[in-house]
Amino acid sequence: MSAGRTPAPRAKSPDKRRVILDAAVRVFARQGFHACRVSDIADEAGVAYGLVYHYFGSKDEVLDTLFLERWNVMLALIREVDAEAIPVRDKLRAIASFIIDSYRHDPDLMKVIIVEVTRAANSFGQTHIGQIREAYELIGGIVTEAQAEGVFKAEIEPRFAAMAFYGAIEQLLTGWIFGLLPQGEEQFERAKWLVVETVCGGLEAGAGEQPILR
Amino acid sequence: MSAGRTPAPRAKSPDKRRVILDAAVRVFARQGFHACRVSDIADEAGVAYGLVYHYFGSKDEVLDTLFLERWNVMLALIREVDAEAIPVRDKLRAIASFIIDSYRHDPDLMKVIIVEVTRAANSFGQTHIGQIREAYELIGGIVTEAQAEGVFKAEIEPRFAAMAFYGAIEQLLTGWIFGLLPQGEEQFERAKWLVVETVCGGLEAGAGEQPILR
DNA sequence: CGAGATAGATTGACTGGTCAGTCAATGCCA
DNA sequence: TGGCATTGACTGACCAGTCAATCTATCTCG
Repeated sequence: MSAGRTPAPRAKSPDKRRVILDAAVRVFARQGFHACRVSDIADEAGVAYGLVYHYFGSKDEVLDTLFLERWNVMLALIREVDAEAIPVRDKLRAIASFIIDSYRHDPDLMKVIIVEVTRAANSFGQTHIGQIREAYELIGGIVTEAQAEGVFKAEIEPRFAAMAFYGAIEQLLTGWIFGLLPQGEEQFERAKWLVVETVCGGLEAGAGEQPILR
Repeated sequence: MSAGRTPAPRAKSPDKRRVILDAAVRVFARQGFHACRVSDIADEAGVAYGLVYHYFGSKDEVLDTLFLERWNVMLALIREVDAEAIPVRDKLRAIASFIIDSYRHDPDLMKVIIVEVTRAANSFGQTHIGQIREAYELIGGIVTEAQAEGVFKAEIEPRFAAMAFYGAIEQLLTGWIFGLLPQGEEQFERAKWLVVETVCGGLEAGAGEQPILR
């Protein structure tokens, strides 16, 4: 629960707390939270075992910190996007882009967040259920709005649509994480396009191509 | 137990093995695989600790068995559906229905399969990657086929579409598992419809309503 | 029919190893 | 010199898996 100590600009070596967090990402991604030992994190970070406990109250707290750090950035992004006066498609594209870019930028961190938190119904998922729900609700809100404007079909429950949208994205990341889908700059861009296109326009070939632009 | 004498009392005992597996589903769903003890399974099943090891080589093997039992049924269903000469939408609907009905029939088992295997990139997911991939590939095949027939847009990579489709379904189950979405007969039926409608037809309101019957 | 034999089913105490978390000692900078 | 940073050996708890003993249902054969 520590509000996080203010990182005093100790002239010394780089912020050890940060070093530990970054090392933890690598270790958690490589071995999984349960399968790794706190000593693995310390070794990876090049610090003594005890230092991990100087900065964090427990092994759990390390993961909690990693998750919240990133998830809050995403929530802020979604809120920001939501507030803009742009077409729904663009909003959803922005969200999909953010998540996919997050993976592109730091696949290990996203792997950890998804595998150990977002989908861990019995451990951290339960702990952070509030934050997770928040994201779904924000997306659901975007869908609701689009329905009110007549851009999206009214008969689809927004919460369900939000889950389907988010689930599709997470599953793409999962495909990359599991090595089931090819990765690469081009693939990531295609994926952004695909997920928005599929969810918004559907897989079916229109009788005529979409007259609706954007 | 029920009847004392059974028609063909094979040297095998009543189904203690089954009793253990069913108990394990409940325990894994309630506490999670890592957080539960083998003794919890034995207690839940009402048998001695050692009996679990009489029927299974390890704690892992219990989960492996549960996963494979169910996953193979699903793979068989998908193959069967794939072989039928029906519209793609019906094929996808059949698959979505099967998965959702599986959850409706035994939510604990589906929770365990999804949370502990299908999404566990560092443990069981890796072990069963072959089986998991098989499902995605079969679905991808259905998409490819539909594209060849001109029913689905050709520009969407089938494997990506398959992941998005499957991911959407799994996320709905996740929503139920986490208690984020309302459950109930009606909800399950709506979900089946929604996921197929969304993925096939998209969220956008068509210029004209779907000529394709649902 | 029944004593003894056989084999699988069942029991639960016990062991060996693992690890998260503690803490007293030491290092380092202002 | 005071105080935070850092170290790493140590401990207490926990638990998967083992195993020798016991139980139970058949089967064998006199």
